[in-house]
Amino acid sequence: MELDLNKIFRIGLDKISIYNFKIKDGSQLLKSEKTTDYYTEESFYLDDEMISLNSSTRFYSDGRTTHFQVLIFNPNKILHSHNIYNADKTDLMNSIIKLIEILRKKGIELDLSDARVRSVEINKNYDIHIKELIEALTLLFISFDNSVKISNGGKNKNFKKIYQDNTFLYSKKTISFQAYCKTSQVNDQKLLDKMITRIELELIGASYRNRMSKHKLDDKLSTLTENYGVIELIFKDYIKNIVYKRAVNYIEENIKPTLESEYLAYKKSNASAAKIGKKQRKGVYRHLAENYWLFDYLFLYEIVDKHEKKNKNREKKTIEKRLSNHNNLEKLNYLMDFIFPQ
DNA sequence: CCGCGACTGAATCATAATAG
DNA sequence: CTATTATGATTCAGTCGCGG
Repeated sequence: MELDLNKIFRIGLDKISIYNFKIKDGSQLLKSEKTTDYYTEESFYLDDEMISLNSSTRFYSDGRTTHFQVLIFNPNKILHSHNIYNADKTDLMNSIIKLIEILRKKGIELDLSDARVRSVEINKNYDIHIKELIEALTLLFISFDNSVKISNGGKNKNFKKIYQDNTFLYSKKTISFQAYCKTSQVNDQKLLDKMITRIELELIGASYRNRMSKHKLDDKLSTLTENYGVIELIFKDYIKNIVYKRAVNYIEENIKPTLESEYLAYKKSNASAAKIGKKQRKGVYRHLAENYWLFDYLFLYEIVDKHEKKNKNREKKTIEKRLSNHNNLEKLNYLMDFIFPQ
């Protein structure tokens, strides 16, 4: 089967979880009971590959009872049995219709008319190997304190496998932002023959409600289907005003000033060495590239423009020849292109 | 206009540093 | 070790502003 590229590369939904639904007939659900010192919990649930359904009630020893329910599904898995695609509005609505049918066939009647959304995963895929984006992605994640990690996704993998599993992750209770190699996550290697990188934003509970309320919308499932475009707006807004802003700030506050001051320090030490007849050290650009985060060779152009008097053009040529492979601004722009339309 | 100093940047030279 | 490259320093021609 050929994959539909449009469905892969558009912004859309992946996993969604829902609560506040009614189970009109749950007689076919599995049942489990758990007792602790404080409560007895009675759960009705469904064990299904594509749909996770759970409705639980806790009876506390002091007489209180609490209810918890969640329905988690992936529109794309329901429709296409894989989640390489990102769901648009039609996909979401069709998957809900199909989900209700699937449950009905299993003897479970679900009423979603008052359902509310607990969390959504919004994705954007890129037709590029994650290794090409390592520096640009590192920049996007670096200012989220302590939240950058490279996951090897389990033990005993060969190097190639670990490498493919490179994952950038920022995760808090109500929000998770990550980038990873989608291809290595897909089980059927024949299905997806490209190396796809995915950027994913998951909004959970309060974050979802807050983001929706900025657009004067509530968390009802029907609100989402009726205002589906908000998904893309929220995603773009988060990337632009939080992720990208932090990245630019890191460049301006950290990367550029470091390069400039180290450049000047190197030149200064050379000048004083010359005065007392000692050897001068050559290779500023090499020194900078080896000891500091260069990120992009264009930053060196700025320094040369500012500080080099005599040999500006020659120095730029040298930089271009030696270091223009450090072109991460280009890659950052490629990643951000969808929020800054031409 | 002319001539002078200040300034630029390209060409050239000299040497540190690296490649082979 | 030699050849090549990188880069500080010097030289030099062109340009600008300005007083005369």
